Amino acid sequence: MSTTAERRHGPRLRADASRNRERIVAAAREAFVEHGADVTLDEIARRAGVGNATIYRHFADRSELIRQVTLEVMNRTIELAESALADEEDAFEALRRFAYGATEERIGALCPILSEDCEALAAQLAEKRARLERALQGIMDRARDSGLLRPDVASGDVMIAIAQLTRPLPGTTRVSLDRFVHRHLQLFLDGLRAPARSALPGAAATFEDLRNDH
Amino acid sequence: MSTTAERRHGPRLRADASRNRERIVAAAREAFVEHGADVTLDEIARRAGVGNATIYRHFADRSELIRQVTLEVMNRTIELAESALADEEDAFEALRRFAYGATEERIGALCPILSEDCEALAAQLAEKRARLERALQGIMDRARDSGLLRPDVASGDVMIAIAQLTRPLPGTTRVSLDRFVHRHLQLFLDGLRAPARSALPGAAATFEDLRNDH
Amino acid sequence: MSTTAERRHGPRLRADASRNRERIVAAAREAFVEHGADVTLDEIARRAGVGNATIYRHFADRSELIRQVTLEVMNRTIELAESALADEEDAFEALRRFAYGATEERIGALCPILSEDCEALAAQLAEKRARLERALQGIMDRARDSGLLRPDVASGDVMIAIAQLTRPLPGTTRVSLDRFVHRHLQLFLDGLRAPARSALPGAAATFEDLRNDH
Amino acid sequence: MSTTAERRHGPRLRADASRNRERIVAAAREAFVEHGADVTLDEIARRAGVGNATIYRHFADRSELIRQVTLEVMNRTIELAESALADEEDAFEALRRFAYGATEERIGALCPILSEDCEALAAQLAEKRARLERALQGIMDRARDSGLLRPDVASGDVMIAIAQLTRPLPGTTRVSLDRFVHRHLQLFLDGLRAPARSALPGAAATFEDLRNDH
DNA sequence: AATGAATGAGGGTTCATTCAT
DNA sequence: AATGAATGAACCCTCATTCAT
Repeated sequence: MSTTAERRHGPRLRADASRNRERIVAAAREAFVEHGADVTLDEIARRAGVGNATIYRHFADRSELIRQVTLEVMNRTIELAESALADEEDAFEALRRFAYGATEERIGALCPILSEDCEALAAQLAEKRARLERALQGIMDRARDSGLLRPDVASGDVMIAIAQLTRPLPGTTRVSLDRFVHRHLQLFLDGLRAPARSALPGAAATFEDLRNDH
Repeated sequence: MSTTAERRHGPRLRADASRNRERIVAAAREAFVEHGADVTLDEIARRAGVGNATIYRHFADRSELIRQVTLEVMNRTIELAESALADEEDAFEALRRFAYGATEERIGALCPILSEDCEALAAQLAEKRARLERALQGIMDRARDSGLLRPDVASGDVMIAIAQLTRPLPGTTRVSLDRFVHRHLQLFLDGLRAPARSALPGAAATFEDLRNDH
Repeated sequence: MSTTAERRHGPRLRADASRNRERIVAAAREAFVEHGADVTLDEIARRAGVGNATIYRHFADRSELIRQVTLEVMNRTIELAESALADEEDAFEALRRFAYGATEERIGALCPILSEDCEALAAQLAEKRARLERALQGIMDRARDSGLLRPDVASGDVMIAIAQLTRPLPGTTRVSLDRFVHRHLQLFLDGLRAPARSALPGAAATFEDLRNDH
Repeated sequence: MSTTAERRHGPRLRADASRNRERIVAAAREAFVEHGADVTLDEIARRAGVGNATIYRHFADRSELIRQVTLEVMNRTIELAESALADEEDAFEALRRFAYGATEERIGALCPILSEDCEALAAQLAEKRARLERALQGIMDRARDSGLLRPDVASGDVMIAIAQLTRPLPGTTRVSLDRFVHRHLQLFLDGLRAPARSALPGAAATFEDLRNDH
């Protein structure tokens, strides 16, 4: 019967709803990047071309939306890492491609979101995080094995530095660092090259250190 | 004698306004570091142990408070740069000392504040900014002249990277990057060393690029 | 049918926004009259039976609400003047009818609002003001031509005096002048009659003199 | 002994205090006229050249200060009425002089204060009110007896109208009616002349009607 | 399912009043 | 006695969230 009903009215509503959800997530991602982490839901709804209440049909509350945006970015970043690993001959070039690509993904704008203290997020992210870590470690392992990467750095170090160096300035500022981000990533990458030019203080960071429930 | 009494009993009931002002600025600085740039004035007042309206006796409004905190941090950072330049034999070591010291100053938490769109702030900060730039350039010039620093980086590049790499994660997160900041600064510093290991994309950043009125 | 049902049960749960808007304007008008121009929005919201934030859905801010209330009263006053001019045989009687009617419109309570320093208000009011002036001048011209009105007074004189004489006392006072307003208007009207019983000092007031942007 | 003490330190403090009180009242009167009924106590204190807390040494609270300002204005207005009655030959001219003088006293700005719902005020004002009424009635009686004043008006009518016609517009407006006040008072006075040109509606107003405790 | 409208809770700010010197 | 400083209560306004259509 439900099938009949669907046939009568077409599966349009379902498709529309699913499409709405995607549009909201995409709009939220863009809004976070452009307006900072404090964008209002009304602004996100406006960008998505839906009513504000529609957001609540798809997401329980604001942090749930943020969570989903984070997952979305994680997925894209995973794909980025995996394709960099698969495509590039030069392992260090794969690392550079990953870092530069992360800039385009605005991972710096959305990494903050990682820190939302939300246990459910940690749970959902666990798998994504692990997969991303595996991909990035793959890149780094290969580079290290090729003698291109200094051996005293771990995937967490790189992930954190990339995220921080690509973060936009807070507020609705007219100052943008966009022009310089690649420079600073490149300088950091140069510091990662073997042979190491100094002894690093502290212990290498792993993705585990980014979990907020310990 | 009163000093002795004060030492024994503590500064009794002095309730002087100038002390309150200092306490407010200090509380604001800490609050910005811990809770981000959006802390409420109530939270700041609570930390300072004063009523919220007391803040308005000392500062015209929220942005005026932010301005003063920024100036305070600028002053401390200037002193940091100047003493590093004066004290250290090795010019690159001076740079490292400056970078590490900036971590302690929480410059990453307060640099974001630079972006507050406030013309008066820019005006007041102009002199401080120039002085800080001079000091940092002094360090870098010496290091470059000693053949320790790659020649294709400018003071703005270093300032931005230090600020970004030392920023705390947003939100009231339980994740802190404190343990790793020195590592990542060190990696960046290694990337700064001569000889350059790559050609940098884009143009070198100057302090001028950090002004928000253009 | 629905109309019948509505008549029987009253407008059930219509909760339409346009009705809310009207209720807010009406509540604001009454509140201004009773409590003066400084009533809080909370009081207005309470009278309108809505939450305070609802006011902001309909009006950008406080002055926008004031603007709309003023326009509303202007419209009613224009209609008052035009119908007085059209209906009354005796031109001086038309003037009296206008003055007395203005009392009912509480124009004295709301004219003060005219002084809100708001450029947008002046702009929007310009047309209304001109139209009201035309109507009142029409009344006065006819009365003057009939030899009933002294020739040395202008429309601004009459408008100001009516507004002032019908103003309620400020504060939440228990003293009301309502009982006396018509008396004082009548005395003023008697002073307006031809022949003039004295030479008036100063220059005649026009509506132009009531604009706040010069 | 207290006399001795006073002699030792001089009666200066007493004189200063009394002088301060007068300065505060005068400053408050001016501030009310210039800035409206909502002037802050800080502004009044600034004008008086004293600290804000000093106001509280002389007046229990804001309404107590307002009360005293009202009494001050009442006193000046009484003197105005009594001297007009004593000096002028023509009884109607005395009325005109009183009305115009009231403009200079800014009675319109301070009459509002009459309406402060404060029982203590009514008590203190009772005598002043009575005395002012006697003086104004004296003027009006003489004018009526001379056949110059229409017989159907009472002192309250005149008092109210003068107060209303001389009130400044509220808010920090750039529109001032100062230029026109005398005109409108004159028109009202012309309406007061005998013979009456119309029958007045309602009952004549007495000062009793201005009391707020009934 | 989707949405425009409504709202309570909370933030920045002001000011009459009180406190401490 | 006089005052600079401190403050709670209240105002305007915003926004995440809920309601009614």
